[in-house]
Amino acid sequence: MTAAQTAKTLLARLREAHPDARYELNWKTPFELLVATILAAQCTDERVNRVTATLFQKYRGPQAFADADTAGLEEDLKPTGFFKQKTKSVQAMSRALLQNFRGEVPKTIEEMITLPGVARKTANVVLNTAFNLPSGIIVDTHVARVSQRMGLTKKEKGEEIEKDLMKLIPQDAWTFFGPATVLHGRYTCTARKPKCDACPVNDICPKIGIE
DNA sequence: CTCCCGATAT
DNA sequence: ATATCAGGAG
Repeated sequence: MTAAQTAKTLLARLREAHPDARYELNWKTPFELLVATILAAQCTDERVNRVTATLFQKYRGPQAFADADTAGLEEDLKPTGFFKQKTKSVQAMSRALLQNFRGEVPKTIEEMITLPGVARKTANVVLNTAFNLPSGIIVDTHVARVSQRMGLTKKEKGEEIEKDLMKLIPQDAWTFFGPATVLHGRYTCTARKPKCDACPVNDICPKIGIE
């Protein structure tokens, strides 16, 4: 079975298993999603949602984050881990947004990745989810792992994996494929002890790297 | 390549 | 005890 065939079948099975896959981060505006996605690095959505529930009451919009007391914001972000780094990213991103984009989240990936703390993964989450734009394919740790195990890529770097996936998945499916594959990786094709018995693509998976 | 950070699963 | 978790910067 070729990688193209595997990808096509994976996409079809994901549509059955996760028909309305979407990100589990809570947000009301594209800016809120951008902040939440920065906070989601190495942290579960559940914990991010717990923090943002009060965070977005306290700081409304990029100006509030730009003006925020740094030590106070660090305290607010502490439960998400990497809190000093994330505080720096969120404040620098907010200031860049105000200076270069009139405080509005830009709608192209080229503009998005000029923002501090924002690389392709974060940019694709916001563009795919908030604006429904197929700017690329979200490649996080889950998408990377699933793609490697299924033989869709031999690459290690997220950007390289994304290139391979963009050739294998039709563009009109990009915004679905990312979130659906994240769910598949999170709950079925887990990093440790993958649940192959309960996997919807068990029959076509080459299981690369799984003992 | 290392560093940033803490909670949870194994 | 340690690998891993909705990563990105220096």
